[in-house]
Amino acid sequence: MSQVPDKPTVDGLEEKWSAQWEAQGTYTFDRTRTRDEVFSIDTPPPTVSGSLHVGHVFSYTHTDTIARYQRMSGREVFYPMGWDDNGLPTERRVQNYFGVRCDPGLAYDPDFVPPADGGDQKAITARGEISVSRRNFVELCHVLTTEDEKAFEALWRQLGLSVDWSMTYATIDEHCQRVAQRAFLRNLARGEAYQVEAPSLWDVTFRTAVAQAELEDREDSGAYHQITFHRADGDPVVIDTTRPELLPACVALVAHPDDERYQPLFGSTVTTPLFGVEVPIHAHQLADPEKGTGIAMICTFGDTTDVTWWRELNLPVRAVINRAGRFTEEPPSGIDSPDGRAAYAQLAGATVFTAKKNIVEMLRASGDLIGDPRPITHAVKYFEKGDRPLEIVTSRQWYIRNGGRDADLNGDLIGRGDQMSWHPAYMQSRYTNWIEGLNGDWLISRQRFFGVPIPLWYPLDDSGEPIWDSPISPSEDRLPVDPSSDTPDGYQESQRHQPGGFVGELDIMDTWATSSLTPQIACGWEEDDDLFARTYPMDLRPQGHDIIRTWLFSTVVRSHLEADTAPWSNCALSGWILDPDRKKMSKSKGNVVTPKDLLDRYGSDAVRYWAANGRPGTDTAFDEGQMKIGRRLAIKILNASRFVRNLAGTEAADGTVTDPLDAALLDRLADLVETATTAFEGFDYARALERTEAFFWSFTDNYVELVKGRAYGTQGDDAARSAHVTLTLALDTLLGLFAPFLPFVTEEVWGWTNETSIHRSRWPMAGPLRTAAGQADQAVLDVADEALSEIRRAKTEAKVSLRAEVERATVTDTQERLSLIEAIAADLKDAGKIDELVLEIGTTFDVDVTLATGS
RNA sequence: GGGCGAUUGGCUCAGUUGGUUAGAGCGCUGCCUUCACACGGCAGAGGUCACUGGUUCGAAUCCAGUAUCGCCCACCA
Repeated sequence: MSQVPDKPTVDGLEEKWSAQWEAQGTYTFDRTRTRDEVFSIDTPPPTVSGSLHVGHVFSYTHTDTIARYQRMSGREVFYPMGWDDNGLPTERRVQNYFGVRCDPGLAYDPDFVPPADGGDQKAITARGEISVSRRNFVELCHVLTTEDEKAFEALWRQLGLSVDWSMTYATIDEHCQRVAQRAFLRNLARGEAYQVEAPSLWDVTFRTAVAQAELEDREDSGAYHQITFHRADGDPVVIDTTRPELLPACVALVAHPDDERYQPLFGSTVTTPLFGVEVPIHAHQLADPEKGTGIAMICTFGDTTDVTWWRELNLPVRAVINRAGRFTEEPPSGIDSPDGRAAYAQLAGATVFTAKKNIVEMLRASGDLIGDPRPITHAVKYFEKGDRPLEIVTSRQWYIRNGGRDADLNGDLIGRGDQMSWHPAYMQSRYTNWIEGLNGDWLISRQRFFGVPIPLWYPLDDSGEPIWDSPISPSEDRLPVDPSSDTPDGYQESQRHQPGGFVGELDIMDTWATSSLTPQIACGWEEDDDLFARTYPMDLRPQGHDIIRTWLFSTVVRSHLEADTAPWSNCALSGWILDPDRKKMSKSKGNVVTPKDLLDRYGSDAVRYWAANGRPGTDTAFDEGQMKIGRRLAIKILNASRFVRNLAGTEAADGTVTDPLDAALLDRLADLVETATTAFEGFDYARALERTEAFFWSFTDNYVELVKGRAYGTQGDDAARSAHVTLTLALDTLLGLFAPFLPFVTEEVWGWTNETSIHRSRWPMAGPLRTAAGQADQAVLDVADEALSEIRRAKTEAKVSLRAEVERATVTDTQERLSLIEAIAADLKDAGKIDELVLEIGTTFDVDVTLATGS
């Protein structure tokens, strides 16, 4: 406890109190509390391969206000923090920074030393890339991300997040890998994870399969090419395509069954131009008579519709594009003629771009291209992190069932949405819509090198071919394993790659396959049963609305499959930070302001104030003006508190309220407490702040001004005491209500008169305030405010100081309201410096002010 | 094309079961060196609540439609 300072300041409070909180363990989770006493939060782990930006500050502040409210409400808050260092962003960063490449075929080198020239691009270019094993690569990741994590933690501490910093995890650490692998093995054992060889969307840059949830459409320029196929009798059949280069992959033509133009052709065949391959003409309802010429060529594979046709019409595969996005060296089956093979030779090894150019030239020369290509722009599927259009490649991939191919599971998962409260509620429709629109299971295998390995091996038959259908699982106590360096039970390492031996699965899991398990990771699933029982299912998942289809949904899938429960009872979706010009703020646009700078400039409370003004789920403009206001509020709290504490002393709290104005204030304050509590229970922190702030300004501007004189003793000791009690109760209450938003300044003020933290104090309750207020009539506050305002206006219009003496003020009003004025007449006279206050019965409210001469 | 939001003074936004002259802050104007606060205070001007119809005694609020903007999804021959 410290003295009330003469000249309080908001500067330096962050350092002072974050150190204090750390030292006193203010936010340490007490794991002896029972589940119903705990409020557990599934914090989003920020990606550590970037830097934090104001959007993070925004949404993490929202969660922190909830956490602080819950803590003050008596719940023990389980509020861990994770770091996401799994996935492509980190992989690329580690590669570039250290000049290394992950080669899962290499054995772990325990003596490996991180390259000393990390970060020195010139030196790295000179020496060339070093290949390292997966485990060594992960270690390098930790080297690099540890520094970032420290910086992140420092920023979060400066912002005042009430996280228990003894509980952190990183998504590539051993614990997370173990959880991810264990969950996968359980999915496998229950038949929820399966592998299949099938066409799937493929990114040729990253050379990996990608999942539906990671797609995005981009507008691309393309061109329609009208191409002639030939019937046996020589008649042409003309198709339109934007991908003429896939002509050698053509396996059929297709038109709508009702399309009279093509009905005569169904069942017949045509030959492809250039390649002379005979292909059938089929009918299928997905063919659109309105598109192009109404008849399309089916290729393996140009788009997902091709895959559907291929599957449903039982067509052969003539794949031409390999995993690197180039045309295969050998022509696909069916191209047997010398001319066809010669034509294909023009494409072999080419990129899609070159192949398209070549084939157009050839078609033009053969006369099979009608007219010129007609340029269009159309939407093309991309991997959200990629920069080349996705291709479709046939490969063996692992999936987890997510309701994309199973109506019952689909319905169950939609139903899980009803078991959670959504904030705001309308966000649930995005969840439901996404599940309804799924068109396949969750593809979790990635042909990348950095990440959590799929924990399986495959036996090799006598000829050395993997027996894919009989994967070898490790026992759970061995996890995490890296099948490329660990040996399966029952085998010797020398049997790797040997006939009759084994081979390790090379694929890793999708990063969401790990982050979908954050509740299991944070709560200690299968590793700390005691903690798990006290924290899971969790109470709150806060996250951005843009990742409902990925993080939110996949987490529900895992909890549904593993625990037959929803992972949380609430999810709160935060909005975006927008530029002043209403565009989403992004780093690429170079308009991101660093959070550290803002925190240093305005103070953490001020930045939090700005953030907390953003309604749940609502996009909010980045507005430094709001931070200035937040700073002003913090300073006002400091000064008003100092004034009240000095005026009212500290021994007043147990006194009695006798004055009607005091009673009215406390009664209205009780209303505020109820409003703020209700708002917080509904996760509407912004409303709680808005109402509290409005009350506070009225409190300082009107109430404090009105009772100032009485508190100084102008109306006697008893009257003064009532004011002291009320001022103290009101201030303590307001500090409590502000504490979730402005943790630093409220703690500072609290510390003047308390030994323990305000953040472990009890959230204000309406009951005691009502008791103290007794029989209160809030209307006296209103008439007092109005009358005081009129007197101020008179002085302002007369261009005199508000301290100017008033010789006589005549208040005209109804009898009823005049009796209220009568009750607070002495306070009004004090506050307005009124010598004589006259009350006159009338019909409308009016105040006539006669200023004292000479003032 | 489907779904979900949004549209309130120059700017950023409140407005929770429909109820007297629509609120706040910023900005703007004026005043006050006020003994908690000049990193301040007091007051003022400023709005056909996107548009059109409907329900109602009464609509920013409910219903229908229109427009504009945003997000999600679908479409990709």
